[in-house]
This record gives sequence, structure tokens and C-alpha cells, in this order.
Amino acid sequence: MAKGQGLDDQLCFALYAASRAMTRAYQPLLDPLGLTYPQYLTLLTLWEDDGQRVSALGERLHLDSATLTPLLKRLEAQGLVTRRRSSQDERVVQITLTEAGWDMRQRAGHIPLAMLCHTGLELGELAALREQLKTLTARIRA
Amino acid sequence: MAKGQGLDDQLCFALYAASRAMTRAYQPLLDPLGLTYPQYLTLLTLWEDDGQRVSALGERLHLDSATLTPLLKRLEAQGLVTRRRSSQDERVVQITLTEAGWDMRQRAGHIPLAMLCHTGLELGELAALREQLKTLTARIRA
DNA sequence: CACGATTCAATCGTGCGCAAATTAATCGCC
DNA sequence: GGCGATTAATTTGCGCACGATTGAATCGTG
Repeated sequence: MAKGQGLDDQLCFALYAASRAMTRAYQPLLDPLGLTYPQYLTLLTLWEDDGQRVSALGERLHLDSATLTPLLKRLEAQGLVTRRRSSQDERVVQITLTEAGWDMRQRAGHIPLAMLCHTGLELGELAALREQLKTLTARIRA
Repeated sequence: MAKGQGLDDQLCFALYAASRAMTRAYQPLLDPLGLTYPQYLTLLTLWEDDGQRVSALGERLHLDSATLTPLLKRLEAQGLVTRRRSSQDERVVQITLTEAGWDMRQRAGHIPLAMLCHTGLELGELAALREQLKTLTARIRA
């Protein structure tokens, strides 16, 4: 049996397992807000930069419109965002936070710190791991 | 604006993005074999330990039977595994690799090294990152 | 101005991922 | 042996992800 071929030797499985564990860890915090994990990430993006078009959100989150369109419709149905065609360019749909969408920012404000505690990582460890993952992601995508 | 609240500050997003980037990177290698990424991980598990029951696979992969049952049916439809009820306990379904399932191990044998090259990581870096992710996963699940 | 190429979002089809409900078999305890 | 509790897998329903296609608006070039 060649070495490095087992499930537990694979970085890909460690990533896959960690990512799903992380998603599950967020769920008890997001459920009371009526949000899913990708919806929360989408709101994080909008809180940083409101009024983005769908394609810009997609570039930021690395999701395509086939994923975002229905997700944004669900956020709209919850009254958190509005979807409006640009008058300058009718192809473009701009996503804008509603009052409730901005309010959600406060309601979700405790989540990052709660998750930081949950991971049990020092701030420095967290930053180091995050940067390693970003580097890895950039290399993989290249 | 509070610090540590932005999308790019979140470890969760770095993990989420890295995991999906990794999955996409495997795809060109798996497509010719007719496998998806979770199917490949499932086969890795079976190559290590053939004849496992569905619940054992689930514990190994941290997937529940609602995910595995249809996935395993698709692997069975491709002729890579057989699903058979245990005669000792009719509730249990045992998953066994077929000849084609074992052959696939050779056909997929180049993938780990190819992906290692693709990440551009040294063996030591990879092992370190992998162990950090495992530790993180264990802490999150605790 | 015309018209092919491009861009943008939406749609369609497939395969996860997981909570909740279901069905069938086994276990435990009397 | 009988019967409620438990266990194993399946099914159902929903929300991502993503490749591929579509349809509409805009751009670019002649």
C-alpha cells in the first residue's frame, strides 16, 4: 500500500471535514436568525459593501449566479434585501440591504466572537491558519 | 466598524472557500473516472476497509445515511460496489467493492500525487496544515 | 446604423448535505 | 414469549453548488 493514499493522509479530506464541521457549528447561532450559512456569508459581504450587483457578490464569494439567484430571492422573501435592475444597464441586478437587513447586522454581531471562543484558537493562531488557507486557495485556483 | 467582522477576517469563509476550491481542483481528475468528489472519498474509505456497513462509512466520513444511501446507490449503479443486507442483522447494509471498484483504485492512483503538485506545498507544510485542520475540526465538534 | 460577439442574470438538471419522519429488525426486560 | 424501546437504513424536503443552456441587453466593429 503506497503511503499518503489513505483518507486521513489527504489534505482534501481534512479540509472537507473541517469546512462541514464549521458550517454545523454556525447553525445553532444562525437558526434563531432564520439564516443559513451561505446566506450569512452573503450578508457579511453586503454589510461591507451594500448595493453590489449579483456578479460582484459572486466574485467575492466565489459563487455563480445559479447559486446566488435563488439564495438572494430567499433573502428578499425574508425582507432582508431588495433586488432591482439597474436603470443604466438593464442586465444588471443590484442587491440592496433593507432596514431589516441592516438590523440583522446587530442581531448577528455576537457570532464572530462566539465562534472564536468555540474554536479555542488564539487570535494569532487563527490569523495564521486563515492566511495559510487563503494562500492554499489562491495556489489551487491558479 | 468592529474589527474581525469582515468576510475576509472570518476563518469560516477561508475554510469554505478553500474546501470548494479543492473540490473543483479534483474535478478534472475525477471526471474521466466518472466519479464525484464525495464518491472518491467514499471509495478511499472502502479501499482502506472493504465491507463496511453504511453507519461505519458515515462515522468515518462524518456523513449521515441520508447522504450516503443515494451516493452508494449511484456507486452501485456504476458497478463499483454492492449493497447487501447482513444475514446476521437484516437492518445492516454492507458495502463491498466489486472487481471494478478495486480496479478504480489503480485508475485513481495518480490523483494524490497530482494534487500534491497542484497545491505546491512541501510534504511537511501539507502535513502541518492537515494536522491543524484536524485539531480544529475536533475542537469545533467538541 | 447593423449585426455578431459579449455580458449578465436566470433557469435547468444533477448531486450532495442534513434535519425530520418512516419503516423494518433487533434488543431488553418482564 | 410478548412488547415497548432502540437501532439501522431509507425516504422526504429543502437549500446549496455548479456545469450547461437560455434570453435579454449592451458593446464593438465595420
